[in-house]
Amino acid sequence: MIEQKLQQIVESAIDGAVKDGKLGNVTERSVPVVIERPRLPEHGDLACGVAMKLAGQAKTAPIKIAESISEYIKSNPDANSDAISKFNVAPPGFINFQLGKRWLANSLQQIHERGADFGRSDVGANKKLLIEYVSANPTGELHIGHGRNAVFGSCLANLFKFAGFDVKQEFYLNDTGAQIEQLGAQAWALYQTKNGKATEYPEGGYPEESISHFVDQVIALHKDKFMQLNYEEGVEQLALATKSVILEDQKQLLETLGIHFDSWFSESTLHNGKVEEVLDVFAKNNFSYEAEGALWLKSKELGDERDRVLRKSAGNTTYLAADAAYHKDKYSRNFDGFVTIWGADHHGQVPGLRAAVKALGYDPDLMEIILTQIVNLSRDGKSVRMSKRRGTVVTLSEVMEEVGKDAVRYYLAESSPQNPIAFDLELAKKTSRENPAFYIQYAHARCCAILRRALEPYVNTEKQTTEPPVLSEKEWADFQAEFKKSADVFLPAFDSDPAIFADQKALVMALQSFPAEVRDSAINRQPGRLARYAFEVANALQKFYEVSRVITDDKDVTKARLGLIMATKQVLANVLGIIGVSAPERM
RNA sequence: GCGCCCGUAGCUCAGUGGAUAGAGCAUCCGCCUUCUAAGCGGACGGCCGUUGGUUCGAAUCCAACCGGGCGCGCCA
Repeated sequence: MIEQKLQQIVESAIDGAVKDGKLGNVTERSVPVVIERPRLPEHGDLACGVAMKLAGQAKTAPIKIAESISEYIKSNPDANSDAISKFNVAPPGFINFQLGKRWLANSLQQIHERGADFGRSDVGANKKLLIEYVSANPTGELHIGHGRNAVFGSCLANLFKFAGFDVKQEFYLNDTGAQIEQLGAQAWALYQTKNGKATEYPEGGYPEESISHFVDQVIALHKDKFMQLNYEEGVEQLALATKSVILEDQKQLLETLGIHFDSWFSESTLHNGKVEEVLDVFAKNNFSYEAEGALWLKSKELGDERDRVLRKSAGNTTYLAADAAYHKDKYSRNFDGFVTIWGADHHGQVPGLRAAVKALGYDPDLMEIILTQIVNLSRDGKSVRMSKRRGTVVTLSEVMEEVGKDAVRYYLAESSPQNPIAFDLELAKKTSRENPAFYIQYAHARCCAILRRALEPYVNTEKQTTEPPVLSEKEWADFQAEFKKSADVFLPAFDSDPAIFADQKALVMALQSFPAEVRDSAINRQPGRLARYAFEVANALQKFYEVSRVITDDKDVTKARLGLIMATKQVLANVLGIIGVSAPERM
């Protein structure tokens, strides 16, 4: 918000200078004005490098341009010393600004006004988006890689909602086909063995230990009622029963992670004609052909590196054919865009699917596929590959049990999807600054503690007395009514000592940039930015806390700073809400 | 061999064309009579994989190469 205001001031200064012919050959504001935060404090709170960008066109030295622009900024009443306490031109042509208290106070007022909605953006323009993610096979437990996909998708969905998109979340269920038959055959063998009829476990497919406990659940539910079935029926029934137990297990785990899908799309519903339907469309559009006994998609014509099989010579259709049918369904559902999140090991399928969508006559650019890289688990720096319980891969539920939902969400949300994650189990459990997830929550709890201290009766354990609140309910209510009228009441929050003011300013600057962070994160599909942003806010609060007492003898200062603490608490709660990490009142 | 992703401090990572490349951890040194020290401050630490190019300016864009991961099925 502050950046925007400053941007407008610089823009109108440039326009003024251009109009008066002060910028040489420049006849219009041809480059965007970008306000940035300099790294070095001596470069001011905010800076603008637009003069360098105009230099080429103006055929004038950047520093001269910056000076001309400065003259016009000076004459702008909005840029008074209350708002911008100081600004100067620095080589090679930067304009550096020092902020006063005015805009900071305005920002605090705005945060209070918008409350839980502070940071919400309308970049989404209410566009309808379908996000499909996790989409794991119902043939075993979710592992940590699914966890990453799940957390990323969930954060992205929360972020998109906050950024003004109309979002639906869907899980595509591969609940039919070869892998389900495999599951059925293996579960049938285990089922018989567990019911007293020793049966050899079929080779290949899923390791026994990965489905054994699910078969136990099937037995708990159905007892031995499938025992009299023949092989075909047994496999079929056990496949159904086992996959439903597994699906339920996955659903529950996802719920514990704070993930809730609007819809579960079952692949098996596509095999009653929908798949054949897309094959017809391909044929009609002349994008398929028969060869070597199989039916092929002419995907090479459509940008893929090779053609792909739709129906095998054995007669059954491929995964791609079903996926094409699934996407035909998606496109028929009147969305403005589709986001799909896959594990990076599936990236080979992307061109095939895009080609299929194109062959169906849809615009593949409405579909965005985001790939998530692998998660490398470690413990005190040593790599952890095998599950303690299952022996194969580390399951998501094990990690959840060990480190808890909040740490799992934070660490899986924090990095960019295209980077592999190094997830240290010991670090995630630590309750200290080393663990950012904890540190951010601690900052929120600290805000709550300060507010409690000021607004609730205080039990002094040493003197064994109960002291009345520092501020009465009425005083606090009056203050909240006051700041709706004028942001001036926040001005006493700021100290005149420049060193102390610097930390106060830094906190407000961090808070007020939340809407811009939300917008940028949404545009770039990077919810992880917000996780890091949350850390910045927490850090700024801690620094503020060290130098600025909130509860003092001066009521105006106390009220203003309590307002600042409330604003901080609100921003932390809002950003944690997007990441899906809880914001505790006390720790 | 081809395609995608990645290479930044000892470790984990930010940095989507701007000033002297930043955080956290680790190591070392300071700071509690006060709202949560579960904290804060300081020091140490870098040929941004390499080489070219684009331009006023490159960790950032382009090309080639080197190193690592993944994928290249009538599997899903």
